[in-house]
Formats: sequence, C-alpha cells, structure tokens
Amino acid sequence: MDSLKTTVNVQCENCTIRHRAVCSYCNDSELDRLDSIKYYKTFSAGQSIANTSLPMSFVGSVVTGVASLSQTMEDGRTQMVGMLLPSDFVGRPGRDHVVYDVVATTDVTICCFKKKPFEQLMIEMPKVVQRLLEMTLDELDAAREWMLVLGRKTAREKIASFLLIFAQRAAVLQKSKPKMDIEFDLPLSREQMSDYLGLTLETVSRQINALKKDGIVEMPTKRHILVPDLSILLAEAGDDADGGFYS
Amino acid sequence: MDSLKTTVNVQCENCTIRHRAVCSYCNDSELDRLDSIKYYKTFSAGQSIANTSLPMSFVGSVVTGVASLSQTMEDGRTQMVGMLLPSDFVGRPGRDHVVYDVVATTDVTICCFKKKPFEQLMIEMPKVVQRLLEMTLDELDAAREWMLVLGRKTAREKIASFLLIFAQRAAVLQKSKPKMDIEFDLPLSREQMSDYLGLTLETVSRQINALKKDGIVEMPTKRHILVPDLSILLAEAGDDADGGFYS
DNA sequence: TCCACAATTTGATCTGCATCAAGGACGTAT
DNA sequence: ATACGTCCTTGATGCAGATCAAATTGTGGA
Repeated sequence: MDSLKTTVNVQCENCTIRHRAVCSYCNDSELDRLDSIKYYKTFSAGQSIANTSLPMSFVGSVVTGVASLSQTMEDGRTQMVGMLLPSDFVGRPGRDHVVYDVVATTDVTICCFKKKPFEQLMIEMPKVVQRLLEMTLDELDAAREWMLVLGRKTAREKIASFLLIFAQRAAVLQKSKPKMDIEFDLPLSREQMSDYLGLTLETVSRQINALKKDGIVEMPTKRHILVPDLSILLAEAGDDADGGFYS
Repeated sequence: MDSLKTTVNVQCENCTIRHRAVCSYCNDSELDRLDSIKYYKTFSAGQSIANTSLPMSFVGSVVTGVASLSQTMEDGRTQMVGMLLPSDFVGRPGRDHVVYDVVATTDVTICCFKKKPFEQLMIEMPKVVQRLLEMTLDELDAAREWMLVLGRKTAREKIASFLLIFAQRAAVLQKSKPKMDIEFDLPLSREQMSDYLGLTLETVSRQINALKKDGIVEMPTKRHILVPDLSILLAEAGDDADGGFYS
C-alpha cells in the first residue's frame, strides 16, 4: 500500500515493450543493494509463473496485473488460495519447492530478484527479513480471513466479500469522495472467481446478477463493476465496520 | 518438529504445580538471551488466552496442550482459523492487535516472553526474525492447505483431513513400525471440530461414525482414535502421497 | 463482416449438508 | 442412588448450491 507512489518505464526481458511499472522495493533507498540483482519480467494472461514441478529461480514483487496461487486435487478440484496484487511479494525465499501453482490471471509485470543473491542479502541485511516477516504476517491474516469466507459464508456473502477486495483498493486509489461510485474491472473470469470462492461458476454468475438486480452493484459490462455505496456492500459481505481482506 | 527432544519441569505462575514442558526456543543455545525475559504460564481448557478486546502482553511458544484461533461473525457464526500445537508460536510480534480469539482447547502450557523486550531482541538478533519468518511461512502453508479443505472437500474428506493432522504427528512421535496402529486422543469436541471444518456438529458426528463403520478408524472411546492404516486414511482425505497439514 | 470459440447466463433437477428435534451416554454434585 | 448438565448420537425434513443442459453474448481472427 505504501508503494504506487511513482511509476517508471521498464524494459521487459521477454518483449520489446517498455512497461509502466514500479516496485516498492526498488523505491526504498535503504534497499538499493537490490538494484544489482533485479530485472523486470512480464507474463501474459493465462501463463504459468511457477508450479510444483517447475520451481522459481527468482523472488520478486508484482508491479502490475494480478496473479493467482492455486492448489489442485488429483481429481481436478481446484481451490485458489491467494491472489497476488500489485506490491505483493512473489516467491518463497529460503524454500526450494513451490507448493502451489502460480498463474498470471491478467498480464503481469514482476520486478524479479535472482533467488540466490536475494537469499544472501537476507542474511546480510536484517531489514529485508523484517520486511518479509511483515508481509508474510499480512498474508497470513488475509488467508485466515478467507478461511472464514470459505467455511462459513453463503454464496451471496462470498461474492460480496470478493468484490470488496477490489472495491476497497479502488476506493483508496480513487480517494473517492463519499458520494462517488467506486469503479473497477474484474481481473478474474467467473470460473476463476468460483475457484477462489469455493463455488461453481454458475452460482457465481447467478449471485453476481442477483446483487446487480438488487442494486448493490452496477455492471455496465460483464467485467466492469460500479459500487454506489460501499457500506451496503460491506453489509452484504457479513462483515462489521472494517474487516475487509486488504483492510 | 525439531523440539520435543527433552522436557523439563517448570513452575507455573498461575498454580503451584510444576509442569512437564519444554520450549524449543529455550533449548536453543544461540537464543539464551531469551532466558531473562521468559516465564511459563498455564491455561485450563476453555480459558481465553487473548481476544480482540484483550490483547496479549506476551508472545511465546506452546509447550503442551492445544489452543485454537477463531474468528466470529456478528451473528455468531464462527470459523476456527488455526490450531496451535506444541512447538507452535503464539502471538504477533510487532503487532498491537490480535485479530482473532485465542482459546485454550485443552489445558495449555505456554513458554512466554515479555512482548516489548522480545521485540527489542528481534531488532538486535537477526536470527530471531529469521526463525519467525520460517515459522510464519509454515503457518501460511498450513492455512492455504486448509483453504483447500474448506473450499473443496466433502464432509467425509474434511473429517479424514482433520484426523490426519493428529495421526501424522502421532506417527512421528510413535516412530510407529509399519504394522502398528497409530493412536491418539482427540483434543477437540465435536463442536470445535465442526468450527474448524466449516460443518455442523451433527455432520461431524455422522461422518466420524461412518469412517468407524467402514473400518477406516477405530474409536474405543469418543475421544480416542486408532488408525490401522494411515495410507487408507490419506486416500479418504483426497490427498496424494504426502500433502498432509503438518507434513 | 462473418465465423468459430470462449465466456456468461439461464433453466430444470438433484443432493449433501443444515436444520430441527429427540434421545442416549457419561461425569459430577447432591 | 439420583438428578442435572454437557457432550454425543440418531432420525426426519428442508434448502442452498451442485449438476446437467441449452441458449446467449462477447471476442479475436480470417
């Protein structure tokens, strides 16, 4: 959240385009030793970033786009266990194996740090480890918040909770005046939403249209959402005052 | 897991009994600076260890017993979001607020460190922070594993997954020869199990008795379980080869 | 502009688990 | 012993969401 202050254009190593992007690590003057081991990389929507059989050679920070973490059972049932949004950390420093699949949900730009040198920096620079601990604690809170969603909420509440993740982010970025619609694009398909929410895609479709019919949200296109009143959506999610995923 | 090597008798500050206990931190010679700020504390089954309105004044390590972390919605629906077993870390270093209720599920002994001095040590001793990062990453993996259970598994698979947590611990402790039953006590009531699994207590009761009827487990008393064949239980949980909660 | 295909919606039906409601089993205090 | 409370089991019924099946909309490429 303390990132996104400035953006820079970066050269992607996969394509010839210079992307607008910024990494909160690279913005931190105390961490400028990271500069020498960093490079930017992009993945297009649907592309695999890492999986159980193909471990990552880097760690890094999402600068643009959305990536997802999912686990799959042998019979094909899958559950998304996390979303990586801009400024989120990618990778498992000090761990060899990835225990879930990391996939680009939209086009994604990542500020990468070579894994081995980064792990060396973790030993030499306590501040890096402290920062990672902070971020990991936040992720743990988010995961536990989501366990309540998965275990106890109704389909309608699940959808509302999901929309809140983006609505709250958008509200911050828009610094939205109270009487203005909050507006954002859905970065996930109905099927991906169902994987995140532990539902079927049909139920997702029905419930999101029910929220629309009830005037909780507007949906000019199937992937674009307007929220006239955030507090109503909050109530639909069954949350008290704050309590959002990324609060 | 690298703890539990030796045990010591410790004086509890709440009662006059000396408890058999050991803390993995206190066993680590590199961390002996912790000695000066540590004390032991016990909680009896059902007692609250911390909650949203009553933050903790310490962090620490569970040495005996089981504690639970839960979140509750205004209307009373609750979801257990974690279990603290011996050697697990309790508390949120660097955070003021507890975001869920911590309750002793059985009688619990905790090796406590005063919060402020512990946070000071975190600044001075990088090793402490590194260790916490490791543990937090493990907790995050466990939480995500559990998200798959909550979002995608059937009631029967949920029960099997739950029993596996204890069966796998017991298997390690018993170093059980292949042809020997794995044996353990259930530290949770049917209702607590239902809170952990996102089910009702009736469904928990029915499914656990179904597993018994099918010979997957034996249940000499309602709180004691024998597992004749761990691999059958694993299959019931829908997991592949390893994949357990605390693998 | 049209076609092919993917994403989404909508309808009809089915089912696993929740809910509601008793009834046992066990422990503890009287 | 007996009574009471807590925990657990078992049965009957209902419903939210899954499943199966089309129809519709949206999209990128020739």
